[in-house]
Amino acid sequence: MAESVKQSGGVRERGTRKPTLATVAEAVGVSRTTVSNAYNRPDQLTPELRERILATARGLGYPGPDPGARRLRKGRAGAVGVLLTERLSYAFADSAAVAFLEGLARRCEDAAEALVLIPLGRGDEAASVVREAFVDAICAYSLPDRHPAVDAALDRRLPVVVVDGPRVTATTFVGLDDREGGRAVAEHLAALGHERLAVIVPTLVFDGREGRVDDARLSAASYHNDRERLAGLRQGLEAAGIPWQTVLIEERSNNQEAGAGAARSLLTETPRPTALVATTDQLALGAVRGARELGLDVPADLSVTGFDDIPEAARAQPPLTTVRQPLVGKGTVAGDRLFELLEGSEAPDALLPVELVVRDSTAPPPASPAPVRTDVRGSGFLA
Amino acid sequence: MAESVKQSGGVRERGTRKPTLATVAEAVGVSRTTVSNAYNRPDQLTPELRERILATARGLGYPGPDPGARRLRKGRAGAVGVLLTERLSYAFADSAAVAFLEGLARRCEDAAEALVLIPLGRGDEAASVVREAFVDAICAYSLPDRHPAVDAALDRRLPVVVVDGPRVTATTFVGLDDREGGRAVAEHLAALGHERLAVIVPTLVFDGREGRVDDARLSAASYHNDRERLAGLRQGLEAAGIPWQTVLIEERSNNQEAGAGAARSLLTETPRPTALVATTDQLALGAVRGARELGLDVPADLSVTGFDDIPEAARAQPPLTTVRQPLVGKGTVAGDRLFELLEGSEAPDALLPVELVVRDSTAPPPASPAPVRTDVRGSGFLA
DNA sequence: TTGAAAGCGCTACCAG
DNA sequence: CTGGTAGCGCTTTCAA
Repeated sequence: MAESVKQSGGVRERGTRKPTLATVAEAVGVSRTTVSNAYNRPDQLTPELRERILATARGLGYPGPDPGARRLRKGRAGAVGVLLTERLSYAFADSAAVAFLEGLARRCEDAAEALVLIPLGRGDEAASVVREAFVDAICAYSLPDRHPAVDAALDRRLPVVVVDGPRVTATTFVGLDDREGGRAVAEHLAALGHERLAVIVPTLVFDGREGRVDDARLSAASYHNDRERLAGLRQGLEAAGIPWQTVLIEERSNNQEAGAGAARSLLTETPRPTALVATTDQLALGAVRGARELGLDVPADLSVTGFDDIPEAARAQPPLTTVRQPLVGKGTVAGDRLFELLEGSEAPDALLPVELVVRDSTAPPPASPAPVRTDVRGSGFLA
Repeated sequence: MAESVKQSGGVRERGTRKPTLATVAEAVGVSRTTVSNAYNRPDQLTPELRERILATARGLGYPGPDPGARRLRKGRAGAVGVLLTERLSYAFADSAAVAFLEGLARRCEDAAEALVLIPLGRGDEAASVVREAFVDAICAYSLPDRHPAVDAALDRRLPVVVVDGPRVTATTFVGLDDREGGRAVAEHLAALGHERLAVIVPTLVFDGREGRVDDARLSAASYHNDRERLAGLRQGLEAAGIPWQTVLIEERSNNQEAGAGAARSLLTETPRPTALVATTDQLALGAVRGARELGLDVPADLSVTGFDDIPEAARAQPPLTTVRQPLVGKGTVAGDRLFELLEGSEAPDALLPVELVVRDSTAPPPASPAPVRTDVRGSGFLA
């Protein structure tokens, strides 16, 4: 082993082509098949011959069968692809996506398949990169409706598992009972006595707009699970006698700073909401900070709820009331489905359960609303 | 697009083989070359012909050139592989690894190359999976010395970038000035007046042993950066007149619970250490909790330091004094080197700077040591 | 502008 | 146990 390491750092012998199975076969004086067998079916030849072949191969600097060629021949890539957000790198900054990957990776290890992270460029690129990815199946994670990458995968006749969205026929769907989650939040807040609520949602439509959301925009939302969460929320609220029209909705990028900004905007409305429902924990965590900047105490002056139960939610101050979803579990189930599809067995859709986790960020509304500090802007946010 | 989606969900026409370039060529009545050109070199044929070819292909359900075949022909995989820990899924539970991946992913997107996560089984498997991975280059992240996967990659003559360790000739190294980091911690603590220190290190050798570490074990440590951090610490301590022999070292798995256990063990020694140096933030965060369980206040009764500056370090209570390393930056630099290697240009080693970040987990040692509660065990840890 | 020929490097099959 | 043959599906000369 040590020699080959040194070798590979050295100069490749001038003029010599990269050795292949044929090179080795010729050197040993056997056929290509036999050399192939030496690597892949040791029981098909005598140990001596095998050893002789392997030794010659080593001497020639033959690195073993070329994976590309073998895979072409076998018709299997030995890898599954995963489609994340537009910018692959964003996914790693998102706890929920990372947890999902952890689960998916677990199944890939079990199956000894590699996991290919496919970077999705914007627009047409997105489809072409999927067309060129060397994978046996595709897992699409939380993509907006009508994303061309999903169609591209389907065009290639690859088995596709869609997680969270979009819902597309001819794919296996793995998602959550988002609607139930929304409903649970509504019931919890209504039971505490809240009547004036506001909602913070992540980017609904990719047109760069942020701010207040009306019904039209809501129904044009690109993400399946956003629509579901909101629909559940509305159902629950209306069941409790709180008209949906009284609920303000603010749309922001899905990060904490944006969540804080949304809170600042919503909390200066009159009458001020007594509860902020964020449909992601990131936004909720930011909202708590935003409220604090305005001098409001959570939960005494304001209740805040999240969605997802990312690890940070439990550790936050105060610990966040949120809707737990099986983050890692979603990944393992997606992996299960992927490999079922690959084996040709049934891969039914999976709707994973959610659960309201009541922590300390929610409480009954204050008897009389606290005043809001007006001397703060977002500046000190990261301190 | 819509039709093809429906199609692919339907039954594949019985007996019909999967269409290839040749199928389409025959149907249109042109050569395979021309069909290939229709996809890859639109300028090589008339728009009309191209459109006719593409239309026929669509009609036949031809999904475009097969990536596997194209790649074999071109000799490029269009992907770089990354080797993480034994269990791929563990990596996603480790903030430092995730941040590294974020950086690496960023460069892969820029280059429009896929990122292949290669699951490393134990033992021989580790090498074989590397031998079979279809990638153009390999990035090995924080692997122990003499890991067979690195040799396997080198045997395949793939360009290799090693991050953190092991240091192997014929590879490009991207790492940190770990030694300087260790030294900085030592100086900081010595300057505060600490004299009795203990150290908590992650798994040094994979033999399942935990607990007190002697010099022999220390020098047998498998990870390059652990050795460096400790060497720097020793240097700094000795320069401050604190003999290395007085320093207790405890080895544990790299997670918070284990860190708490290490702290419980170390803090019941007599004389009790006034400062705990952990060589990872995970261990340090756990150590703080462990100390607290014993009724000790950090930093009043005990100082604790970490290493890495993962995001949680700043958010912890108290915020952790630690050595910051450019987590994401390490990933982008590794990516830069990888693509430089792929282009055949120079890819020099990179030693990234570290920086001591003093927060609130360190303070001068207490005038008189507080008593330790003896009625607690690790049970309530996760509460 | 188009096409025929020649592989990329490998493994499945079947005969010996 | 060994070897010849026949591709996997594509792209790249080079000639027409």
